[in-house]
Amino acid sequence: MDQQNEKRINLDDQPGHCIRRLQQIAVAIFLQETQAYGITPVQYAALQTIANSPSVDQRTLARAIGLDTSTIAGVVERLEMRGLLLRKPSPNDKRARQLSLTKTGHQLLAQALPSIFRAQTLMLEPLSATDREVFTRLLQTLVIRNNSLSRAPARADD
Amino acid sequence: MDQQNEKRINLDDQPGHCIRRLQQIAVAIFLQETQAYGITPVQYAALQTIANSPSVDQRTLARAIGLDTSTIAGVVERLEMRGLLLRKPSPNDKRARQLSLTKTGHQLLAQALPSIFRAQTLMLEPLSATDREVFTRLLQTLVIRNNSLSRAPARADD
DNA sequence: TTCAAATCATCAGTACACCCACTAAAATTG
DNA sequence: CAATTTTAGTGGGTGTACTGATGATTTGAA
Repeated sequence: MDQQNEKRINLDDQPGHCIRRLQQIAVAIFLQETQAYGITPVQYAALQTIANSPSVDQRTLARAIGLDTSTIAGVVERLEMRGLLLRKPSPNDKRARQLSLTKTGHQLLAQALPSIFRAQTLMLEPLSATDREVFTRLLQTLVIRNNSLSRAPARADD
Repeated sequence: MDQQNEKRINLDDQPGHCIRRLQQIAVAIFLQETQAYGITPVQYAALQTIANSPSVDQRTLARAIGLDTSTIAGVVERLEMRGLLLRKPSPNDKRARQLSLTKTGHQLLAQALPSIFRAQTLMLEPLSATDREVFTRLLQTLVIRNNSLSRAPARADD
């Protein structure tokens, strides 16, 4: 009765829905390419960030990859349990923990990198070379300009 | 010692990382705009799909929005508990449950739609009108062409 | 300098999002 | 038409990702 009052809206035309789908696809490709190493996209982001700036604390790490501190706690805990990173108390600040990669962590990151780069390439494969550049540029613009609207805005190592 | 062997890789240059960040942002904007209605992007996708094709079963719904059947179970359960949808046994197939929106469900969807459309607009706001169209087109291309690589590929109402 | 505010981290609660294993029912095949 | 296979749904386990509350420490301002 009220059925025909509703316009038939196609989800595939809504950017929000497409972004969610693309994220699912990106994760699937990442996991497929890196399955030999058993890491997730977020775990990789954490490992890479710690490799870039050893002795970071969890809060700074969280901000660098755009996560809140509750989420990073779990990520770090799993990586620590696997022996990929160390969490030692900061000498300056008794609240903070300094994060650094173990030898195993460094090795795993180095070994996984080619697969990770291959995953990045695969995600954009359906586009032409020009379109890949355009898409990447627009994607970065959206992330940077919308960053403050995120619930856990990313921040530089402040 | 092996520190300098590692190139300092910037996550922000990797599409996978940017896609994850954009998804976080898209969710944040959606929740912010629709907070009066208390629905999530996935819940909206479910409600809209059921409105479009009443009496769908859970599996078809899951495929339509690109989710696993385990995931849709939780989504549907929460919507049912809130009285937004009905789950009644199919007369043809004793395994399946037919989903349909309640009156409240129809009303909530109708009321929330303006906020949802506003959220979609806000996500792309940083781009020029031309860039918005380009981005949307490339986004759809990536989702469609990569669909099979997804762990829960979307399918038409087959 | 003491006391309030900000900061680092954790925990409980909610919601996706997947996999695998399982039950029950339906469809297919020999 | 009986045996196999496929399909619909659930439940357990893992991993993001958020909010809001709490505890411990540090910092800053009266």
